[in-house]
Amino acid sequence: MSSNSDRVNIAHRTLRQAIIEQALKAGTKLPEDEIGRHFSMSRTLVRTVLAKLQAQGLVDTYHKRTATVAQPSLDEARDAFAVRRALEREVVKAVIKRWSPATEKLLRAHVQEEEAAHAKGDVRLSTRLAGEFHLKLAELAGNALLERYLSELVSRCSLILAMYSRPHSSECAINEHSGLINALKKGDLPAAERLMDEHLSSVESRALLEDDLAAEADIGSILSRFSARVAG
Amino acid sequence: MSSNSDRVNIAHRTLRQAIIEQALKAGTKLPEDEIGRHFSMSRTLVRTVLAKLQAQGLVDTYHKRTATVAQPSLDEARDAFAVRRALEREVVKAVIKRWSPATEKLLRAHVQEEEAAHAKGDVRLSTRLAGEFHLKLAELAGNALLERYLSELVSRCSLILAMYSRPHSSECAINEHSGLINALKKGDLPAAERLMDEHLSSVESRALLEDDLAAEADIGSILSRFSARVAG
DNA sequence: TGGGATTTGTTCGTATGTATT
DNA sequence: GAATACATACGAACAAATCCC
Repeated sequence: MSSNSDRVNIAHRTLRQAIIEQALKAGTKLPEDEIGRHFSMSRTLVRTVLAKLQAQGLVDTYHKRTATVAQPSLDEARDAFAVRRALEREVVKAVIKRWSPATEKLLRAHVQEEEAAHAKGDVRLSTRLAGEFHLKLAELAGNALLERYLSELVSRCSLILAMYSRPHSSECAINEHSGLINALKKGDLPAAERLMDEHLSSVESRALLEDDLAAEADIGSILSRFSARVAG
Repeated sequence: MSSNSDRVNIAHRTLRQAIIEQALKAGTKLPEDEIGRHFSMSRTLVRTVLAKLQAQGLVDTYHKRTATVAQPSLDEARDAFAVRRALEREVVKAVIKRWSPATEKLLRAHVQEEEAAHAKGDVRLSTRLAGEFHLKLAELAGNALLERYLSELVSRCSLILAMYSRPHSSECAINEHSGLINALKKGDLPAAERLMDEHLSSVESRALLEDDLAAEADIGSILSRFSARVAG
C-alpha cells in the first residue's frame, strides 16, 4: 500500500529531478489537475508538493495562476550563490570540528562514485552526484537548520546551472572535491574555506547566458519517463 | 473590507509577536479551530499561517497532533545562531558594497528609536527594535533570498532569547549597533565582520538556562490583548 | 484500559479569478 | 471587448487519529 505521504514524497522527488535536469523546462506550466492525475493524488496533496518546490525556488506561483517551473533571473542566480557561499563556509568550519576517520571514508567513497560516473560519461548522474557531495557535507556538519537551508540552495543552484551554464565536462569539480577533503582532513580551516569559495565561484562562473529555450512539451510523457527512473 | 490575505497576514504578525514576547509560552497548544475563531478565518487559512510560523521555527507541528509554540532546545539554539552568524557576515559585506548616505541616515534613525525606547524603559519595544535593526540591515543588502532567510532566523533567535535569557538591560546592544554602523560607513569589512560576530556572540551568550516554564493560560484572552496592539 | 469528545487530514463542490478566442 | 473555457482559492463536511477522563 502506498500512503499519502509516500505519494507526496515521490511526486516531490520526481518533479525536483525533472526540473533540475530541465526535462521540464523553465516556464512550463504545472497544472494541479494534471499533476494530480499523473501521481494519483488529489489537488490538496499536489498543492503541498508545489509549496515545497516553491520554497526550494524550483517553481514560481502567483495568485490564482497556474504554477510554473521557476525561471530564476541572473540577479537571483547571483543572490543564491552568495547565500550558498556564506553557508558552505559555515559547513566547512563545522565539518573540520567534527572530523573523524569515518567522515573521510564517506566522502572519499562519494568522490569515487563521481569519478565512476564521469568515466562512464553519464553527465546526468555526474551532475546529480556533484550536488549530493555538498549535501553530504552539510549533513556531516551536524546542524539540522544549516542542512535544510543548504539543501534548498543546492536545488536552486542546480536549476540555475542547468538554465545558464553550457554543458561541459565536470572533471575539474571532482578534483576540487578531493582537494577540499584533503584540507578538511588536515584541519586547515583557511585553506578549506578558500577552496570551497573557489570551488563555488568556478561552478557559478560557468553560468553563461543560454541562447534559447526550446518549445513546450507534453508534461505527462516527461513525467512518465521520470517515474520509472526515480527510486521509490 | 478585509481580504483573506489581509487576515492571514494579521494573524501571522499577531501570533509571531505573541510568541516572541512569550505571551504565548513555549509548548502552548495552538488548535486550528480556536485560532480560526479568533481571527475569523477558516481552518484552511489558519493552516497556511501555522505553516509559515513553523518555517520560522516559532511553532512545532507533528503529524495529526495539535501545533504548539516551539520549544527550541539549547542545541537548536546554537544551530540557529551559527547559521545566523554566517548569514549576517554576508549581510555586512553586501551593505558595505552598497553603502550610501541614505543608508547611514536610515540606520542612525533606527538606533535613535532604540535609544528612545530604552530611555522610556520600554523593554518590549526595545527588544523588538533590536531585532528590526538586523532586518533593516538585511534589507539593505539587496539580496531577497538572504533577507528571507535572515528574517526567519531573527524570529527564531528572538524566541530563543526570550526562552533562555534572563531579562536585563539591552543598552550594550544599542552601542554595539552604533559601532557597527561606524565600521560600515568606513567600509572597514574586517572590523565590521568582527563587530557583528562579537555582537551576535554577546547576544547569544545571554542565553542561560531558565528555571521553569509557567502554567498554561487562555489563548483567547492573550490574543485579544495582542490584536489591539499589533498594527494593521 | 475503554470510549467519547476533540482535533486534524483529506476530499471535493462551488465561487472567483485568469487566459484565450 | 465579451464570452467561453479553464484553473485555482476557499470552505463545509466527512473520515481518521489522538487526547483525556
